[in-house]
Amino acid sequence: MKINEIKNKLVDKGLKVTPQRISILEAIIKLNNHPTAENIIDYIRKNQPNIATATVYKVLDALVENELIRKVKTDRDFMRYDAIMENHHHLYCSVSDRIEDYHDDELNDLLEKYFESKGIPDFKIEDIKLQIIGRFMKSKK
Amino acid sequence: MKINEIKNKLVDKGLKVTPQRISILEAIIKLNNHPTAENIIDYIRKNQPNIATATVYKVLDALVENELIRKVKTDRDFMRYDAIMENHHHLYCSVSDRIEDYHDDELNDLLEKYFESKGIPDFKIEDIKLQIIGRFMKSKK
DNA sequence: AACTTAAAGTAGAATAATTCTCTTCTAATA
DNA sequence: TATTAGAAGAGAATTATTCTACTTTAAGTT
Repeated sequence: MKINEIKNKLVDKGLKVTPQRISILEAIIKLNNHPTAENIIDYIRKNQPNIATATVYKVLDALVENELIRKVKTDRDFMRYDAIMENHHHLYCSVSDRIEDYHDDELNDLLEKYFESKGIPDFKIEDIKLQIIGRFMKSKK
Repeated sequence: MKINEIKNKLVDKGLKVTPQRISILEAIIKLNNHPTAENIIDYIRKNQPNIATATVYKVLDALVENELIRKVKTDRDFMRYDAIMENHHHLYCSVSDRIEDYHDDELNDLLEKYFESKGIPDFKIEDIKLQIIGRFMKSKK
């Protein structure tokens, strides 16, 4: 993703464009295994050694707030982030921290039709995500 | 759930039966909105004011390890626990911390058949959970 | 029923992810 | 280029959870 695309994302949301915000968004896109704040900080400090920890956390909050990134639900005690906003699901490794994206439009249709006809009493569905837990048969390339 | 049922769960897993473990399992079952460790500690201390924080955390780990409870995946920074081990999904409120169980065997069948025929390359599925995000139309009774 | 001991519980300190406070800086607009 | 609201920075504070170094206890054995 080009720097200009990232800038446009920020401008479109009415956010000020700062070098820190660009680096952070870039880092989440590059670090494609749903990075933690720490992963992001380590990655950025290679080129920008002076970025403050608090800045990263504040920017992450702002990006989540403005729907440029998402928090990933896990059962671990640190947050992970995802720069892919289009509808997709996650494959969780049952023996490691690895999380991969799973895109499947056919599945999305199936679920949409299922709940459209069935519904859930007293609940208005806004989004459905699958957590698919299991084992990866190949290590990450 | 009777105390004896809880005791049996512990015995079946080869865990020593202690008052602390019984109280903690009881609390998770009673506090049915997927309690945090803090919720559990507060609840238990009403009757057992001296239980140590570390005990609760250690027992929770032991119970998860022995598959008597499960961690619930969230995008918040504290852990939540679930005493229901049978296959079910979760309704997450998009504006509060409320999480409710969603049982649906028809859905489970649908998903099972879908993935049985389709599969996911290089991934062995062990479990599938839906995170259904949305709004509750009624407050909790 | 008492003896033994590995496992469990306790208190409080330690850790680590995240947040807060308050000051300085800067992006965006006039 | 001057203005200023919003952003970044540094480091302290907070808070959920874990660790350490004990003491106690459950449950099998005598």
